[in-house]
Amino acid sequence: MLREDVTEAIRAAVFEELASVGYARMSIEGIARRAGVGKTAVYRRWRSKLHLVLDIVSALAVQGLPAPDTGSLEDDLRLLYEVTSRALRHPLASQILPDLQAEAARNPDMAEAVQKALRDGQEGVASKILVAAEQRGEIRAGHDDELALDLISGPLYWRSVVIRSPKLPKGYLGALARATAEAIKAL
Amino acid sequence: MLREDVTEAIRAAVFEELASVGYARMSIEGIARRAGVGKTAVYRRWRSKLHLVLDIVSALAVQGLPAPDTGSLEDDLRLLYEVTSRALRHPLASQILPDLQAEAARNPDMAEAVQKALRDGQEGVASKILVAAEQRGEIRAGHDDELALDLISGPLYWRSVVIRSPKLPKGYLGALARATAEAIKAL
DNA sequence: TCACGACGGAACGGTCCCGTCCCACCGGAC
DNA sequence: GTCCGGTGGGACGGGACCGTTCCGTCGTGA
Repeated sequence: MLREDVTEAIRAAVFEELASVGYARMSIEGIARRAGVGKTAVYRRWRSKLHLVLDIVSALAVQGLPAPDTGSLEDDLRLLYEVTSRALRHPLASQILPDLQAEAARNPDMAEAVQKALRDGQEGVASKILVAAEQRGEIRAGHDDELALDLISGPLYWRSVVIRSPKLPKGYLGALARATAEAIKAL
Repeated sequence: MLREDVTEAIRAAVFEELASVGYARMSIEGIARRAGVGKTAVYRRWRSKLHLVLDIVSALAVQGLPAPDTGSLEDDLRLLYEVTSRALRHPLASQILPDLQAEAARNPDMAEAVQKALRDGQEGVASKILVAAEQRGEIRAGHDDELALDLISGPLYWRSVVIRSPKLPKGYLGALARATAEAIKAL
């Protein structure tokens, strides 16, 4: 019964509001205003701001990304970094991510949704890359998998989101992939 | 003329408010309430919430931490990680950090203050460790220093703040230091 | 002893948002 | 052609803060 175009307009407005003012400052009124929609239309679909955002974040998690499989750990990492780096360059992502993360530090439901989204995205791909390298015998089995995941995901996130470096120097991703592959092989 | 104990009570209240509700939701009224102080006392010292928080964050940046100097890159990193890890275990830090970071994504002044605090803290120590290792000939000169800094700081931040792992398995920091040292030597 | 200034507290008008309710409208199903 | 339900819009009482202003109190330095 609910009109799908209205629903979609609301979803889009949430993304924009999230990016421009953040979760805490975001209001239902503001979302409806930006979507060109009555508050009623929003409340008819979601009970609260939290439900609304949780629903959207959870929807993001569903998209299972294909893992690269070049036959070499370093090249797999390189490809992963290029995809991730391009995603993080979007202002939408780099504004929203730390915001959701800050909210997750306070709200267990939000934390669960964000972690699930991470696991299905970045961490999932990284994990597949690791398993492939292990089967290939390129890295040792039995090491701390979580540590390896941290080594893979940490540096680029730190650089892009924490340090907030506007753009990466040429050759950065390649050098990062090489260094990370070395680190994991040394585990 | 302003009473120092009142000023200190306000500063402490800001930390607590920041940790419990976050920057965006934090209000001057709430701070004054928690500090057991009139709003007047706050406005007499700072013009706005932003000035207040910027002042406090900037004050944090001043504390120059001593860099470890064991004569080995891996051991230096290990010590750095132990200090950092202990700091991040404090709920205060791990709640406030992502929050300030999210705010920094929207406010250039906040971004500058946070980056300065980082540079004077974590990044500063890491940088000194790198220079020492370079002089020792343990790592090559002329590589991308910023990449090395990302390799050092990224993984532990990712694990502690993003993944929000409650506690690290035994031996994690040691293995991380070893792997990171390998990665940097491979640059 | 006295004056000054910072203090906590309370109130001000104003703004924004909450969640609910009611309205007139309109498009699709029957 | 007539309903019916979602729609945008607007109004609602209530609540939280804003930043300012005014109190009466209290400590301190002259």
